[in-house]
Amino acid sequence: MDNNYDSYFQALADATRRAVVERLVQGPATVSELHAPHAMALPTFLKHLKVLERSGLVRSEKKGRVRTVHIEALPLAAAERWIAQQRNVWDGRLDKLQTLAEHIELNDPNPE
Amino acid sequence: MDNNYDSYFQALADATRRAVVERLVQGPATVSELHAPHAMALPTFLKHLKVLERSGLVRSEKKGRVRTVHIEALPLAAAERWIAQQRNVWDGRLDKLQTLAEHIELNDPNPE
DNA sequence: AAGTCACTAAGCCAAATGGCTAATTAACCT
DNA sequence: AGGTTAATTAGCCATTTGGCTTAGTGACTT
Repeated sequence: MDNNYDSYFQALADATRRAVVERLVQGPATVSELHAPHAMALPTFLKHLKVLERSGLVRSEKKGRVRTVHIEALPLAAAERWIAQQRNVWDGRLDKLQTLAEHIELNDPNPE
Repeated sequence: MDNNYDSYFQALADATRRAVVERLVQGPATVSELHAPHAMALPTFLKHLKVLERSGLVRSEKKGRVRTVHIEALPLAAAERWIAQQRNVWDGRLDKLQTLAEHIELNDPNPE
């Protein structure tokens, strides 16, 4: 199943890294471009990129002295699916409670 | 906007805590019940519960000596929506590329 | 060949995380 | 009242995290 949910959610648990993802879904960008909007030292920012890349949410290739980063869609989808799955179960449970409530109403419209 | 994405994703970035969420979407449970499947000391486990509760993904009330925990659906939905939003932008971008490619084909079916 | 540019490496630091044990509190049972 | 049960508090510890600076490395520009 290749489930590294730990690293996916870990990677998303930081505003800087989410901002990078938000930028990258619009298309690839270089390290400098990604760094520009963030008021932190480049090495610090690079650590964030490494976290993203180790998680698999992002990939990069270096050409000359420039490294270009792009998003990886599948892991993002996997993370989303995990949550969707939970909400699904939750909603299913609500439906059952609803059905149960209706049955009670039908069989005994005025309890006590 | 009350956006604590940091704490939502942070809370989900641990297998123990995700297991708790998976359990709780099926309905509320007590601390002991939640702890049972996990081979770790209770105080350690309680820390995980506190992380979940501080994040807002989970709530609990104590009655007598028993604390009952239940899931909170909205934060979970918010986290899901953030990811969905990113994938949405990403997909939109793919569509544009697709459209672009079709245009090129129409105007110049056989380049080179 | 020298200079600039885009990263990368190494190492320091404080705070947070995830584990433990031992001791306490508070409620319920007999 | 005494014992058991459910949870909590406090404190220790190793590792990870997220920030910094300083010092490279290697590629392009002039």
